[in-house]
Amino acid sequence: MNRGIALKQPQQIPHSLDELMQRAHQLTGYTLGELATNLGWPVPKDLRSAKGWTGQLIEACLGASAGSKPEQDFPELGVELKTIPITPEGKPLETTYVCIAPLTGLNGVTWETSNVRNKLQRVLWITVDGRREQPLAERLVGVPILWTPTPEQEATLKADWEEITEAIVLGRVEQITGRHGIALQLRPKAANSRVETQGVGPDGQPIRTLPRGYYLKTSFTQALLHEAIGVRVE
DNA sequence: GTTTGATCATTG
DNA sequence: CAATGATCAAAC
Repeated sequence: MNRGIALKQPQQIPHSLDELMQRAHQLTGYTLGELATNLGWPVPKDLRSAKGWTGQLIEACLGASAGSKPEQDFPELGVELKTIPITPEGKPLETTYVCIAPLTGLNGVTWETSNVRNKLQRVLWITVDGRREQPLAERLVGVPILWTPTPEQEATLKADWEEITEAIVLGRVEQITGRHGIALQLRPKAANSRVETQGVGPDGQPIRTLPRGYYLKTSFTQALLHEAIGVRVE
């Protein structure tokens, strides 16, 4: 796979959705090794100690504002960027992290004003071959998919979010497991299981508890990818 | 410690 | 063998 010079050096922030999508399409068919080399990045042996590497590489290729804090990757375009590891058949290999879950200060927050909805309003999915048996440098970038939840999908997300949020507000955060929710789930999001943050206990009292994050289940991601257009790595 | 980027790896 | 709970690294 060598189609000459195409994407060199970190990109500037795209000024329009068209420009962003054009760049995204230009990545299709390149290997992660080629993209990394073009940027002068080393390729790690595997992702065990570099779990966010692919996402950061794609960010740099598309000109996302790196390391930014709470909002979307392209605030001016209203677009959140997500790389999604899949098999050549289009099956997601991992759940998708959405954002941290607020455990306090939830009074007055609704689905409409939630971080989850804000992040998922418009997502640019970059499919990447994520098979572990495939050497990292040889993994192919696939087609980009710009997605906005259908009314049905949003209703599912909203229902999951409301169920989880209500449990958090009522002090049942430690009883919520990854099994809750159809599309959205709540799971640990921390350096390790000893990390603690502030939460609310059963009697409304402050407690120390494991930080959690919202994740999209693979079944939901797979459905949305296939609805958008039959996904393939190449 | 928190939030970004996620994948790892044990368990059912 | 998928899914849940655990974990890794960087920026701040």
